[in-house]
Amino acid sequence: MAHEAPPVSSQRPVEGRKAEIRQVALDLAFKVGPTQVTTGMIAKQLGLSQPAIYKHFPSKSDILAEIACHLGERIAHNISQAKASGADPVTRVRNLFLRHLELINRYPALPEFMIIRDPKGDHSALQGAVQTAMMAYRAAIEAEVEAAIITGQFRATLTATDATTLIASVGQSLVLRMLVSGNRDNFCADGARLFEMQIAGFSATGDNG
Amino acid sequence: MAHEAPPVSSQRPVEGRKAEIRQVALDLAFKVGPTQVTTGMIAKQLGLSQPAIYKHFPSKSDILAEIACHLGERIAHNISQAKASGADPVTRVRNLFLRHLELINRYPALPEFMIIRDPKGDHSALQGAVQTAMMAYRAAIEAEVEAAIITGQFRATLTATDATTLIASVGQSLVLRMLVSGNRDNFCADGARLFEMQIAGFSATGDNG
Amino acid sequence: MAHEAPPVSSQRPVEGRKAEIRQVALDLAFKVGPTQVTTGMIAKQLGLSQPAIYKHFPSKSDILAEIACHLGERIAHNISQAKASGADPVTRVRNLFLRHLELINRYPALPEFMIIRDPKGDHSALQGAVQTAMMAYRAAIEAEVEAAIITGQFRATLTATDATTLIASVGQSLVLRMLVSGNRDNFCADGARLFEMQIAGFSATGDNG
Amino acid sequence: MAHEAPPVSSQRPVEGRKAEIRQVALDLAFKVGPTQVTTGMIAKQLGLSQPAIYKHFPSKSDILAEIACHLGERIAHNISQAKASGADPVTRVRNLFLRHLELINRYPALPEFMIIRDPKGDHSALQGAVQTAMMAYRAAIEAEVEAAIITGQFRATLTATDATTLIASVGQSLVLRMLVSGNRDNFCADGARLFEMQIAGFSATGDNG
DNA sequence: TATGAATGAGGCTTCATTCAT
DNA sequence: CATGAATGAAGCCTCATTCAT
Repeated sequence: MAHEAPPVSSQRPVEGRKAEIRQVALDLAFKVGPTQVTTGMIAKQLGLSQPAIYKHFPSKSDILAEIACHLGERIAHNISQAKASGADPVTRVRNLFLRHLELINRYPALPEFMIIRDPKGDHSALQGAVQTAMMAYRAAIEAEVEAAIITGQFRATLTATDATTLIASVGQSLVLRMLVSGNRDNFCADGARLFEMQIAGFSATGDNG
Repeated sequence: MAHEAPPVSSQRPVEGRKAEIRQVALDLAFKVGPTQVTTGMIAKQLGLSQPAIYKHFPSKSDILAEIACHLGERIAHNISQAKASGADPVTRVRNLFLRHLELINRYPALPEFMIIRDPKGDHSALQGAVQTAMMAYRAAIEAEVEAAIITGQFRATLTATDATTLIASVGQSLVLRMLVSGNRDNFCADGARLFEMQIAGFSATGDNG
Repeated sequence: MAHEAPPVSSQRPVEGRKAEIRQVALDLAFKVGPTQVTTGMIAKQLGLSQPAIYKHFPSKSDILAEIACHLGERIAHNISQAKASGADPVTRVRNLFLRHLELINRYPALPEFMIIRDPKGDHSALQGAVQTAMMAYRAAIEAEVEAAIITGQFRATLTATDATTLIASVGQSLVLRMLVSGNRDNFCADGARLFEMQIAGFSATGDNG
Repeated sequence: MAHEAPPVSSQRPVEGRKAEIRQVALDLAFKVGPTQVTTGMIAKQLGLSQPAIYKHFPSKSDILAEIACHLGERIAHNISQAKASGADPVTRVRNLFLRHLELINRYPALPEFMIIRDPKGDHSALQGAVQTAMMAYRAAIEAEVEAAIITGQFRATLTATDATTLIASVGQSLVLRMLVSGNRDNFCADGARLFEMQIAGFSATGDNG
């Protein structure tokens, strides 16, 4: 119909729409909950007809799956960045933590992608992508905690697993607050402060102040 | 089938069915998520036709609302019990924490009732009941933390609000793990251990070991 | 179970309930429309449980059928009363008309019973009772109109059928006003005035004032 | 299947379906009563699945509302046409009346739209559209009656309001007959005859024959 | 790439009706 | 005579998905 061939890019507008759909779906996932997102909501937000979504994704779960995959990649990327981001373990664990908070601040629907139940058993891979990345996140923290114990930054009596849980829990607490209130104010700042408070208890010095 | 004849009952079946429906709905809320529960699922689990539910509850949201109300009362009850449960603030905060874990262990759908989004603006009171109780829970912890600072059990430099957040976050971290894994093993035991670890960092002695 | 035998009357309380149900159903028929009446509405209005209705009527249509029958009898009774109520045809037609208005004023749901459509083909006899009576009402008017023409009270050029239609239409116009407004004020008074105005045009004198 | 290719159409099917739905709903409204019309009945009549209706109307009441609105506009249009349709008041009132009969003959469900009870308080605007138009119809008749009294076509002793009621009642009587019998034969013809008979009684001449 | 039309599955809710007590 | 429990049919509406254009 259109004999004006798009010159160089013909994949870009396509990928652009896909990205838009993912983005809108992600926003809605935070607003109404991931499972409550409908193709109709996405379409309306984009000014499209509802079936238009299916020109870009074969099914609704694929949208969620791609989002989950995308989020998983972001988390993984964060981890590898943080691993190379400092000389000492405590700096690296701090970076791990703070970057992760920033990620959640940017994609606040992320935490809920971890607890989606699988309606048909089909998208077991869906939340899997996020969960796997989150396990890697935890493992990365734990590795740094162990390293910090070895370097003597954290006291030797510390259980690495439990310390990791406590560090991660600081983030989760902020996430829950955000989910309940829908409010992201001070999310990262509070996280930074609480992180320092948390690891202060782990230091080898006994100097808690 | 049951050779134990129901002795005096004439009120039982009535409130009994309602309680059954609530119970089944609560179980399903954990299995598939509170918003995903359908009246059909409840009915099937009870071996009833779906409209039969409406002989006991005027609408689906009323089921969820009653559950939320019930959970809120349990939380509130826990708080008042814990407040009277020990001489010193640290014992009381420990009781607050542990009892709350037990509550979640018993009603694992509880946390998700806090993050239900309001589909129509109608059940604002729905999650409200739980959220209000949870705020009271937090406030109760904070009050004990402040008391512990005054009694000297916790160091004077502690920020009560932040310490409260960290204590509460221990529970949230366990909850998230449970939601992700669907597994409640060691839930309370791990909670107890992590709680001690967490407040160790708050003690006035500096003795973190 | 009850060894206290009800002494004389054991049909009366039964018939009393039946009458109550009919009455309430009739009231509701005016308020919400005959087809919109539900057994639940009737039961609630009477402070009964909904299945209790079925102790008195085998089915819902039977309630409506009895009401229709009852209304039909009232109409018929009115007709026979009016037929014997005066010496001259015009007086009798006036009585027919005014008594009928009073009947509608008392049972304002009556007109709508005439236009109920039969949902299943079963209660064809339902509206039939009222329609038959209404046809008799019309026939009675027409007979008096013919008599009045013969006696000379109405002019000889009058078509009895059409004059009857015009007389009946006065009532229908008031009924429609009442149905639209839900208001019965002045119903009978306006009817009386308009009736006189209507038949003034039929008189043999040509004296329209 | 159809070897008659639809030539230019791309707008037609859209508004076409909406119109079809309205039309079918209107027909059914006459057959079973406006409140008894279901979306399923409409769909079956059109050979569609029931949810298909919702691709064209957001809700069932919107179908009825659009119909009511449409009918209201037709009535209003009739009034303005009739107002300009003749030199003398009696001609104009005759046109008002006859056109209105034709309208009802074409849309026989119209009268029942006036007496729909409001199930939820929501479609108060529903019957309102028709009722408002009907009040305008009455007012238009009354204005012409007053004019006819002034011009001397109607006798000076006539009460305009009551005369209007009597004129309108002629139509209502025919409507009721049609609703009861479901038969539209002679509807307009009988109306014309009875109208003349009715206004004959209003003429200034006293010549009723 | 997008739309308009439509569908099947499924969810909530109402209602007449039955039955055991 | 009345109730509590339950059911089947039916109604409204939403949603993911398909298809022709």
